[in-house]
Amino acid sequence: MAKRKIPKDLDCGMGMIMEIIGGKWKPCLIHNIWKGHKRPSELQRLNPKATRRVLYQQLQELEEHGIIRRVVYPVLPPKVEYFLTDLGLSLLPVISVMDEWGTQYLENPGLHPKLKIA
Amino acid sequence: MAKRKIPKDLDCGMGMIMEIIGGKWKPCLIHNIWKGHKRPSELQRLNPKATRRVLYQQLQELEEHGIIRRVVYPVLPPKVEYFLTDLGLSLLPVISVMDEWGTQYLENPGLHPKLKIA
DNA sequence: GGGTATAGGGATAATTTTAGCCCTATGCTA
DNA sequence: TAGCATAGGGCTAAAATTATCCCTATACCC
Repeated sequence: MAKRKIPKDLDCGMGMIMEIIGGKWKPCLIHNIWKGHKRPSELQRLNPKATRRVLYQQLQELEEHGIIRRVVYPVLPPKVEYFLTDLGLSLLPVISVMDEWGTQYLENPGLHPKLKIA
Repeated sequence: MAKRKIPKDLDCGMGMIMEIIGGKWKPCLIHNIWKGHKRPSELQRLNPKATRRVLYQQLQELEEHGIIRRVVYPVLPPKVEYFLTDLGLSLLPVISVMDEWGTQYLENPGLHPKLKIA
């Protein structure tokens, strides 16, 4: 898996956080896990447009970045749960503010008529 | 120029805002413009690792998304200034929170030893 | 046995994003 | 005249990110 790295050319804090939450599904995943959806299958059901594969990759990267912790239960069929770490919890205010902005924007498309909806 | 679109598959607000500020240099550009650096040449000097070309592209996209406004003065040599629109101004709290998180993180790398610095 | 569900890996393709190079045009200064 | 600064566009290549397809393994149910 291509290891994400901190881009040296972005020295502001923005580069740092983008590095961590910049993946297409990552903010949603953090949000989902925060809301109590811990298991991969749940997360998959919540994000049906994403492939299993992609979600697992993004979860792996979040884990490598210390945002979530993966707990494997030695049972069959396998059971895995993800939890936010302290670092991950510290991201919540950021995630919330971002999500609020975006939601408000979506509810008020008139704010910006030029934006194309795919 | 490849038109960015709102990805339909991300229905949460996160997808929306990511669409807008997700470009590599965009958050920094918004930050810079906010701080009063309005001219393209200034922005270029502030982000020496970015090509002129890329900065212009990202500025264009920010303009298309209604975040900044481009003002051309009919003088020679040409003079252009960028300003945050109301929509752009509404992004500032978001940008600030993100930047603060990232900065704190950078100042405290011990928080997460596993992260590779490129 | 054939189907479900669980969680995930490998390899590769497609897409998106970013970067690099060279082009335009004008006026100023040396 | 040559060089610098201003602000950009066109085209193409490279790099990064996402998606697709098929593979593993186990236990349960019918």
